[in-house]
Amino acid sequence: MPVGLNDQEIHILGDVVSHKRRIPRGGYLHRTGIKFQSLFAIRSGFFKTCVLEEDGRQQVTGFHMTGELLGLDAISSDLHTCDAIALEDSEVCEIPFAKLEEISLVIPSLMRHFHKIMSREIVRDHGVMLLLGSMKAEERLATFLLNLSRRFLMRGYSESEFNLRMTREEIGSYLGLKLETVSRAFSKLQDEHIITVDNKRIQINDIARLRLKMGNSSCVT
Amino acid sequence: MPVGLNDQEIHILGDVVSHKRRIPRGGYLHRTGIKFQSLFAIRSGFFKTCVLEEDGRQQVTGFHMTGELLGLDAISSDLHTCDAIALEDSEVCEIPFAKLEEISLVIPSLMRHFHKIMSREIVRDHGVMLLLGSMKAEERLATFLLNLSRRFLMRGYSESEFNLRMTREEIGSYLGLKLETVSRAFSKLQDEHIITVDNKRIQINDIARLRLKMGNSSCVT
DNA sequence: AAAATAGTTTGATTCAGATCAATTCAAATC
DNA sequence: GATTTGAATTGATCTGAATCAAACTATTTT
Repeated sequence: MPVGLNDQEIHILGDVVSHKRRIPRGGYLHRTGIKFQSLFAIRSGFFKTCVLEEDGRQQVTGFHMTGELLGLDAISSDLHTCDAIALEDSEVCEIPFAKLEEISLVIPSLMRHFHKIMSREIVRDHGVMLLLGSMKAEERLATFLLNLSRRFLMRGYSESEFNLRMTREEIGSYLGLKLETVSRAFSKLQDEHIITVDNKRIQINDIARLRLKMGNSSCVT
Repeated sequence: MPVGLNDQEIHILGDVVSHKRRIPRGGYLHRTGIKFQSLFAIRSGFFKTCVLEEDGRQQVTGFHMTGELLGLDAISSDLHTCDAIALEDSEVCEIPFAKLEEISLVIPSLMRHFHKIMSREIVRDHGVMLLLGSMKAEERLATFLLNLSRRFLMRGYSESEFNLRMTREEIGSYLGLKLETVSRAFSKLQDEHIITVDNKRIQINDIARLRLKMGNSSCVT
């Protein structure tokens, strides 16, 4: 699910076209409507991306961590179509897109890799569509936690204990739920001893049962 | 919103790498899990793409018409991650992906165009996420109809009168609603004289008011 | 340390959409 | 033309999540 570059690949890119940039917690990496110049590879930190309608409706479209690539949506129109906001102090590596395309022509494997990354983003979005379109609140939260868990694991962190960088409201926006519903779903999972919640700190006690939660809407507990 | 190639571009591709294929109504263009070889440009007809979970849950991830490109999701893993099913007799042009990547290296503008198409797909998906995450039934249907309308218009058909190729259930799956809810939303829009519904035949009588429906959840009719 | 602010939890109530059920309608098939 | 089958509409009821509201906790700011 996550759109990732491995360390080595970040370096390959980094050697050729790099420009480090620090974004403090709460800062914007890019805003909707500004001109697109570069993709951004996250070197450290945590971001959310969100789109907002004219009428003020907001939707978090993703949470992004180390190794992931931001800005893919902006290629189509040369304008950023969403905001990217740091949820903790972060560092990104700027990749001028025109240069990336140039280099792709001489390093076909880079091009191929880039295509895979874009495609993976599409697959990820389809997964979110499935979640938003057909899952219940508790299933959504379980899916969300397991996804985070896996991504932390892949980065060498604990898969069973981590702390959330985002608020209940942001989780709710991403999952198509209100913050109260998110909070209740957390409490319910805790009551069933599947997870332990201490504010932002999450401990997964029974990952197998959490997985069951994800899959079976018909499973009456 | 639609991921499109213009006629000329289809021809450029068609001249170099083409293989026409006919898919009858109800036929599969590709299935989840089969090996990815080619992208498919729709020359005529109408498709739906859908993902399904192990537990049988299904979600329509898109409806696709002439000029659009199918198979982008499969690049990431070399396997198709969704089914593509023809909703009417259709014709596609097969584009072996390996060849497309090769050619991209010598026609940079083709590569650039391809990147824009992939990016547009991501933007489209974000739009659907916004819809699924924050809109009410009626708003979803209005958004859906306006999107279809625009795409028909772009292809030289009437923007105000067209017939749906998909069932209420398929619309519902795409919009995250049950078929009964879709039907009721149609009826409501008809009662308000915004559209006229005769089974699959849709006539938009007041496109401006339909647009209003899309935007304002707070608008009390 | 106190005050202010932002975020979280929990309860009570409401409501949009799901579910269940019964017709109606349309299109294949015989 | 009659029959079967799949799709659509409409009504009645139920329910999961939204909304409203209050209390509580953590984090900044002063």
